[in-house]
Amino acid sequence: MGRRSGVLELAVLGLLREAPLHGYELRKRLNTVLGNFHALSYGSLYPALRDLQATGLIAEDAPSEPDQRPLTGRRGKVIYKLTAEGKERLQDLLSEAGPESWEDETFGVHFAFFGLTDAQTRLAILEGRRSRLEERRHTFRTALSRTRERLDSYTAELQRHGLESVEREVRWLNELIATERGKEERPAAAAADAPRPPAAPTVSDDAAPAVDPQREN
Amino acid sequence: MGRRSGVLELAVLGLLREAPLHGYELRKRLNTVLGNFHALSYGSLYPALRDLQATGLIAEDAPSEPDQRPLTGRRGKVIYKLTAEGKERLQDLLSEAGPESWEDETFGVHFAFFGLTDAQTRLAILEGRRSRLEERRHTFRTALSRTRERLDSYTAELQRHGLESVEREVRWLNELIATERGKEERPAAAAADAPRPPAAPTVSDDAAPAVDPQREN
DNA sequence: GTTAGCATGTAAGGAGTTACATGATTTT
DNA sequence: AAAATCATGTAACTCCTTACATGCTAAC
Repeated sequence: MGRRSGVLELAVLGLLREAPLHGYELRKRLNTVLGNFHALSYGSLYPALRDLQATGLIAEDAPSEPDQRPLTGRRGKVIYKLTAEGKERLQDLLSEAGPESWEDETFGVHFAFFGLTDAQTRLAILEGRRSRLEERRHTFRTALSRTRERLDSYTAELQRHGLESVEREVRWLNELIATERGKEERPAAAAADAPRPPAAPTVSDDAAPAVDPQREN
Repeated sequence: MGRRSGVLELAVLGLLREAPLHGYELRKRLNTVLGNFHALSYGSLYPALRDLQATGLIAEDAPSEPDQRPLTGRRGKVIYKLTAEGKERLQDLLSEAGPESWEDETFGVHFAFFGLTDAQTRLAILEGRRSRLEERRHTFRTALSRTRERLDSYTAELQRHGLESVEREVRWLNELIATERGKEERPAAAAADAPRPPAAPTVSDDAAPAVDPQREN
């Protein structure tokens, strides 16, 4: 008990939604398909799977080829599938729109499953992410405006590059948000609609957020 | 003992090199000046400082205003400075050019202290970072080339954006490396030379790296 | 028949966070 | 004199990694 962390749970449930999988394959997808680098290790994944099974959210799938699991000693593939409870839990996780869905470590996973997420939640997460990045942009700008002070040239260059990265990601989010709003207006169209916008208005940008720029203890 | 982690040690020693500081101020600089978001908490910093002091790498600085530290109960600012051993240790850390200096969590800190780092080490770190990113770019490209297969449009968009981010950072590193090489050729010039290049050749790019694309257990 | 890659797992521990607890100083 | 912010510290806990240990299966 207690080995189940937020984002890993969502990622596993989400991937198993598409198809039953065993741990080894699951890990590979976790490290590529999801915006999740940091290469999750087996030492994290397997205990998490055991825990999800213990809670009844996933279960062992009957292997299609019969003799896949030799009776000797319990070795061989263990293929997991979602249970009904697991599907419910997944829906709950997918409709959460809060800091736990738009911070660095989690945003990518939530985004990757937007295909299973309702339009309202998608928008809320994108906007939450954007305002998080706007905070960060503000921190960078503040730091850079003091450049003539204590910053040596390498530190300044690092800040400059960081600021540009954040600005780029904000523009990306602006485009995505515009596309999502577009979908809302004419909700017809096919189910799987490409999120790439034709030409984004590049919203006015700027204005400092009124948030803690130092992320308190 | 054992509360001292790699990158935090470097960051603290590096900042104290510039000027003696107390923990609270140290933390603020850690979260802005360094490319280090993730907002380090006091719960990490203070034990680390205690540990660094126990090892003799930092020491309490005599406060310039005498009565800063009231005798009652040991409260008030504790200003730390580098010891001679701390300076030595810092030099050792700064001349390390290995994975521990170019991974995501550490590269920013090493880069921020390039002003204290010798030219050879700077180049080695920049090149190490670049080849790390080239691996990642390869992973992204591989994942994207299978787009027509299992990737839904949101997952594909996430990969596309991730790939662009990596490509952008590789270009940045190419420019920096070119600048550093330029400095090597004519090693005259002022001590603090701005790292921004005039116009980078944008090296030919591409070619898949021969490295583990899955970062093994 | 042996190497390489697939596959599952456990134990120990590292690196950090949150929540708590306290007190000093500055501002309103 | 209350509130905000500066400042230091501890205990419990979380999440994850490393290193280890085992065995199966395909390819050479």
